[in-house]
Amino acid sequence: MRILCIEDEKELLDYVTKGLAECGHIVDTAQNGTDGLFMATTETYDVMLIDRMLPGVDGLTIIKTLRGANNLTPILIFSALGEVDDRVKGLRAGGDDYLVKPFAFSELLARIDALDRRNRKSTESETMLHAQDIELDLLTRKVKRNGKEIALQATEFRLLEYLLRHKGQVVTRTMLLEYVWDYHFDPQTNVIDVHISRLRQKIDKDSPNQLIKTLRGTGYIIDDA
Amino acid sequence: MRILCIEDEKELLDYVTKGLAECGHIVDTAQNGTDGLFMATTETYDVMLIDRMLPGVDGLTIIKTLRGANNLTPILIFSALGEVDDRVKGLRAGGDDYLVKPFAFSELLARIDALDRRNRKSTESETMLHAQDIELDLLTRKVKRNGKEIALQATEFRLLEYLLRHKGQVVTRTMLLEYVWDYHFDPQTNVIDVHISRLRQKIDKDSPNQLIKTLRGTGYIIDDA
DNA sequence: GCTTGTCTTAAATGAACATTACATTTATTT
DNA sequence: AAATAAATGTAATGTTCATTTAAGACAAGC
Repeated sequence: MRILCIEDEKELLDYVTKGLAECGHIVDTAQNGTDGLFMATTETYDVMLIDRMLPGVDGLTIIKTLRGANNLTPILIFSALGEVDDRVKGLRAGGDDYLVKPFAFSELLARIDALDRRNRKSTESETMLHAQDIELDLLTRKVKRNGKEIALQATEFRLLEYLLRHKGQVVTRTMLLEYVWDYHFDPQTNVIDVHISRLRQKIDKDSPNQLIKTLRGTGYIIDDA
Repeated sequence: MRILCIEDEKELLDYVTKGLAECGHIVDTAQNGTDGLFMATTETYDVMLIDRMLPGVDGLTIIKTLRGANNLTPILIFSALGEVDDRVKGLRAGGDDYLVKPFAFSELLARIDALDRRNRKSTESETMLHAQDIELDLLTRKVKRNGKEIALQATEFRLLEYLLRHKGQVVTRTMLLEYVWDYHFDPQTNVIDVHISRLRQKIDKDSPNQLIKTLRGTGYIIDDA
């Protein structure tokens, strides 16, 4: 996860940076509001940690500026003041959460994770489908397995989309005919088999575990993960 | 069961938390609306207990926000005001039940159980069949005994499904031929026996009590539980 | 102990699925 | 508008594996 931390107290900044780095995150830092705002606008981060009181540009101003520029990166505010009024101001300005100094590192970590989780949910919501190591983007209509992009035909895409939307559930041949082909009768051909085969060749070819499983006599399934 | 309790009166909060924990539930707590809402949106719970009046964000606002975000976790509202009008407001906002303070702990427990039961039913509705320690999911077509998954063939699955749908009743050979095989005559073979045998081997093998009982000369039965 | 009904095992059958090549439809280019 | 290319559907062929059959072992009831 890419994290930006804007904090003027050198000691606290080092403590947080070191801890987050140990957890495998990439941390950029700034010790004043001016530098911080510059970095926040020029780079992209998964989460930003911003102190309320800062030399140069104030924390709240940074947040307002970013939100004004339509930057929706989750922001966690560090606040020395535990007063309710102050928290509210921070949240009003566009912060997503606050943490009162001093705080336990474990709590910081938990809140960062929570923010990121919430963010992923809301930004990816409905546009991304995934299972195991495959992901399908409904907006760009791109499919990736293990980070590697795979080109699919329209029908193959619809087929995979339907299977992913029902991951963990058995998808019968009738369901596929109804929703992928819009056939409301049995075409008496092997359309499904052919397209499943083609999809598999593109998707499962160079992969150790096969994604689409056959349940003989029942249908197909993509196991949830 | 995972429960979130949002209540500002420390004494009451501790009382409830302790009691629920003793009943084996995992309880998260928040003493103000802001923290509560944050926890409610970032974590998943089986039931939430929310006070009507709260510092920070009001109880009703929390409920409306959650429902607006399509969070359907059952919510029980604590209300200091016993007036009908107030109860109605709470339920209108999306609460599932209310409890007037002060209340007996046993009543709280009963209502929590009821909410959870109602919720499970509506989410699991009609897709699950069970008897004793076995469960069969019609959607995922997965069968578990004692929590352990068992892979079944299509016919075995249909056979078990039919037996479960008629648990506590005797299922005759003719019934099985009609509804599992769609044979409307006697095939003069031992198809049923073979499949019952195979099903038993998969299901009853490593289990102390056998699920499918033979009623000699009559048929089979799965005892209700 | 014999009869009858049920259980188990193994081999044969056949339906369901996979794959490839080919035909038809649809879209794109000149 | 014709020619070409691409995508989808159809058909033929090959393969796999679940279901069935059948035969022998077993157990229950008379």
